[in-house]
Amino acid sequence: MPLTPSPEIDSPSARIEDRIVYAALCGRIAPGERLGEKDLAEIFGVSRTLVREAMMRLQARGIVQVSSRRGWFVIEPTEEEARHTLDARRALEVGMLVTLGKVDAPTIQALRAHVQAEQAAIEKNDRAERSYLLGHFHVCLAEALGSPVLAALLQDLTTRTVLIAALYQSSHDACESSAEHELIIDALEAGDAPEAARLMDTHLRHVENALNERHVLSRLKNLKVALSHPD
Amino acid sequence: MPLTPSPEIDSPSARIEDRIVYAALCGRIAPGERLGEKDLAEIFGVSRTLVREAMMRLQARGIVQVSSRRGWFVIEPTEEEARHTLDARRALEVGMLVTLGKVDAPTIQALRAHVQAEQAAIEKNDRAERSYLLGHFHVCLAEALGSPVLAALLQDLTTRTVLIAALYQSSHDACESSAEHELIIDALEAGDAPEAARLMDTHLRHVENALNERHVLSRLKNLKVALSHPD
DNA sequence: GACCTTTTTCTTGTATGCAAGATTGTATTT
DNA sequence: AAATACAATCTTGCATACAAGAAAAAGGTC
Repeated sequence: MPLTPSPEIDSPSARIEDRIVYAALCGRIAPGERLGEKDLAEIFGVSRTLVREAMMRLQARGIVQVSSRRGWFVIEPTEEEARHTLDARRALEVGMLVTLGKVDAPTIQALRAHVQAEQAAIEKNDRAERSYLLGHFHVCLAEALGSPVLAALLQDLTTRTVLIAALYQSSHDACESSAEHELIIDALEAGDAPEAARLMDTHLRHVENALNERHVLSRLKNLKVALSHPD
Repeated sequence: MPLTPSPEIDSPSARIEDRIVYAALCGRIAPGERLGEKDLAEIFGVSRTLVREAMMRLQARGIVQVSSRRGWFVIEPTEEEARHTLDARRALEVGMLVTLGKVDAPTIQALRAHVQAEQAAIEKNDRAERSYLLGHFHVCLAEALGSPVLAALLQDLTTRTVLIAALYQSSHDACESSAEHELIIDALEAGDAPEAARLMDTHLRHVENALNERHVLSRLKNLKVALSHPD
């Protein structure tokens, strides 16, 4: 299941970059997780130089951050940052449906196939595949609308959203998400772009609201809670 | 006139990164321009390592690209890529006005001050300042709407737009642009977000249409034209 | 003089070495 | 025993050296 390829995909450091994004998208890398240069260098069989190149790009994409001489870490957004990210996604995705919401029949079919794959992954209870496909749907949608630029931006924003959902233990149901994806496709097929945009707005607000319900579980608070009752 | 700061602004490579973006935004760096690692290292008084770090991030931001063992170059978008970039901006900026188009009075004042600065630069015929301010308005707008995430995305997209305008010798008038910025602020002040969005759509279409009128002046064709009549 | 070959030069690609600082573990002191 | 000072370790930060390849220059051949 290939990602939208990075520039210079054949370059070794681009491979590292892609692998990390993919792992995050699959929920196999948690927010706050440490990504040591040395460890990654060993894993990928290269020197720290190439790992660093990948990290610099991932930093520019807002997926990792560095703490001076302490290490590289997967972002761990605050509640405010999480909200800003989701607001940005809403603006971007609603805007793209409103301004270029026309897709031809074969593309609709491709999107439907994607949603079917989502539901198959849900059925099989394949968490990684499910997480990846649910996020990647939005990238596919941007591509379907003919915008590789938006697709690239959404790749980063959805990755961050997956991390946010992990951090805030979003209760948003996968099944519901997939159903909402399907409704958006229906609206697009009917040629009703404004309705598709409205559905997307609702869809993303659902994710955002899931943040409201369960409270912040930052790394520290999580530890605090875990140790509160020695029992 | 500070840019929206990069993460770890104090890091030397971030400074290089900012300087290059700023220069591009001012029109002092042309599309297709070569950015040699050695040259930059000398200019900034550091080793190639730090220059490379900056380039990796700029690559991820879609502002430079590398040609294997040939060099780093400022992007030189094709007409299709230019259109995709402007489409993305339209989606993003229309979306942001529609979904979060509320600003308070002091913020309106700050935006008006920005437009005044634009007009002062136009008056003084200060091309660099004018180019920078006209582009940066959109970043400020995103910030005014309370979205640092969108502001960061727009920083990159506007930089690319400036490069596109340079490449295609966009005839879009600076004066007209600034006037359109003012109209958008008016609509926001009146609390009419949909109207602001409509005006933004028109504004960006104007830029895009300027691409239509004058034909592509790619580096090669430009040379061809320049050499056509030996006289 | 034009064309092909070879060599030189110049560019990025990658690994490595060492420096600087943060953290953790240990000993020392009170 | 608790607190503090010290040392060892582990991390990134940055520069440098060399390898690999592309482009340009030089040389040779017809």
